[in-house]
Amino acid sequence: MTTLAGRASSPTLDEVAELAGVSRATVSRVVNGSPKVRPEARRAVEEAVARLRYVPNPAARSLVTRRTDTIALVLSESDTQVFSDPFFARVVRELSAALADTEMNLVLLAARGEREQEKVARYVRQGHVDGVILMSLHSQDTLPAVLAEAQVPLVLSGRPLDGRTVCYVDADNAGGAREATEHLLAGGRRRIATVSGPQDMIAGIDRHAGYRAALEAAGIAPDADLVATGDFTEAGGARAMALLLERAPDIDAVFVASDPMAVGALRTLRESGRSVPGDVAVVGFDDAAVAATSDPPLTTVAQPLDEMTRLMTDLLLRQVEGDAEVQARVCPTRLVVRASA
Amino acid sequence: MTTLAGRASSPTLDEVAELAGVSRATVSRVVNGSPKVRPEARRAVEEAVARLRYVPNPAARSLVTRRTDTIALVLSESDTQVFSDPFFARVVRELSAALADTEMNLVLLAARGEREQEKVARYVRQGHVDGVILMSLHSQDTLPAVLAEAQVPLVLSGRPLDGRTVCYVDADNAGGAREATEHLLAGGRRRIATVSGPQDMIAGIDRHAGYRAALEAAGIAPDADLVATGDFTEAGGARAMALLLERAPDIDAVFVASDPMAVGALRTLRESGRSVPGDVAVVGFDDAAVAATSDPPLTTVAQPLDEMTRLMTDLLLRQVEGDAEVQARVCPTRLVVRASA
DNA sequence: TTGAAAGCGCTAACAC
DNA sequence: GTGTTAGCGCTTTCAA
Repeated sequence: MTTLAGRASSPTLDEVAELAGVSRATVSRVVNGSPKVRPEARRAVEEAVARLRYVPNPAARSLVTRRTDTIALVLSESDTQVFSDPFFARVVRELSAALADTEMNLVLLAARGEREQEKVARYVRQGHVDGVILMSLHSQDTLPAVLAEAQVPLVLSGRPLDGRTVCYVDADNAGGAREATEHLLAGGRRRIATVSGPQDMIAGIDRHAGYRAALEAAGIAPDADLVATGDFTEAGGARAMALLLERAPDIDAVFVASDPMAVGALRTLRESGRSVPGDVAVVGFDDAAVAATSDPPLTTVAQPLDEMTRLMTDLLLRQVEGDAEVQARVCPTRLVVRASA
Repeated sequence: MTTLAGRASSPTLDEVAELAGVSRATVSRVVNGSPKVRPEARRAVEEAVARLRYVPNPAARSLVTRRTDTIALVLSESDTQVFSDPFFARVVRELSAALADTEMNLVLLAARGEREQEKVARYVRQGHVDGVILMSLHSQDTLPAVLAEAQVPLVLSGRPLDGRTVCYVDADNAGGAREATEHLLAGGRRRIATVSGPQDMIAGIDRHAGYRAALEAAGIAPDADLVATGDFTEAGGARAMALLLERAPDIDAVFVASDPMAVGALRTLRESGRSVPGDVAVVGFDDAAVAATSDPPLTTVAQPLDEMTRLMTDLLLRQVEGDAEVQARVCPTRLVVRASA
């Protein structure tokens, strides 16, 4: 009588309960995996659920539980085409993997430009998700502050540029870059150029700092001719490398500050017919595209991206569970030397 | 008394109502922009909302409205690294833009592999979103069928491979490819090679069909040596082009079936030192990376991606509004010749 | 134009 | 182990 034929009005707990001959509460227990249900009752409920194709209504559920079982990965950028960066593809993959056998769902929110960032902020503040992993790319981004102030469980991917005390996970980019550069120095090189990353992104800044620190420790004065900056993309790396070859023909070795830039830089090197006596050293997330390149000898220092994403989800879920202690902890991660030419 | 100090328990409609000295219903009307509210009352409510930093609880709201004001873009892939394809970046951008001044939110759901696809299917079936735009990439994908059967408002990006009668939006890939090839034929070319796309993806299939149709219409017999298949990536395009140059040194002109492949193919061409007498013609989404290339002469045939995404959102929102008529409509879109060398 | 009241579908005490 | 009951915060008739 009450069924609107045709309409896809999905069945409720009560209907399942009636069909199974038990109460709403028992159905709820079965659906939520409570152990305190008699096997027979459980079976009856399960059968009714299957027959009715019952699916719990998440709105009703989260109205009372105050949870959504969903976290968001927010990609906040001002305008650039960062979405097609292979690094993000990897992060998404690793995050999905980390949540695979959890009840947690992952949604991606793209926030490019001010309007979209506001929309995303509203979405999050409304409580659509239990927590946020935020990749904020440039220093001018306001989303980290907005979300932090909104008291949403939050983990930043990458150290915040403004020293804010929020939870974050980052690789030891400076240490890794230094390590890579030291490797080149150990090979006897002195004219070590660098394809650096953008200096308004923390990874770019830190990696460049590591490069400089290694040189300084070796008593080598910085030389502006040996520094070219790319935007972390393949094309940017190619352009930067071309610039370096033109400006400083006596380059000894090269330190490149990201995988895609390395792909571009190595290609420029090959195409130019030139070569450098030493290796090319790369710090990045260990993209297959770089690992596949073997033409010029290559040293890579890789972020443990799987560990990092696992750490991020751990920290976020702990906050979601109400563990406020974790709120202000910082969680650096060491880089790992992967291969050496 | 009832306020848990410390806890960020957000204010409710009742609290706003009390502070504003009106009833819950009036607050609701103001929040939802109903015109039937006296200006004074409205002002009082707005002030209270601001003071309390009130944000409506979406769970409570959608429990009664049966809407979530959110749609999902689902990226369904078996395993490949499609997430870093610049094409998706563009689609996401255009979709966000299309929804920018709507109340609708957009979330991205990554479904790679069977387990994630099931998780996404459950998420959608539970009613977390009002509708889905689905990019299903390969023919084996089961998600289109699952979601279609779940009665969720659905628009497919790209014609379904199995002729299912679901709503979709696609470009006229066959027509565009044919047009591009005919352009090469009109230039007097007869040995026209092709860097084709994967033959388990509808865009790959259709574009290849268009190429073949053009040749056939010109009375040219197909030659397997002139066909190399890539995976729609830059690297794949480069490899395919190398293969073509090796197998058929007498190539006249080349038709490439996607932008990233064109970037790769053109690079291979340049690096090889070889050139083809005619142009390279590309059909794709008009990536800036291709448009920027001017070394070998280039003809591009582009999908109107902004129109297509707008059409997708229109069709989806119409379904969400309950316009069932649209359910089975198919919505082809013509390709547009952009430039000619 | 406004308020009172009924529920949306679910979970979680609490009593049995 | 199971059922009863009381809300979660909101929208929406229906009267006033």
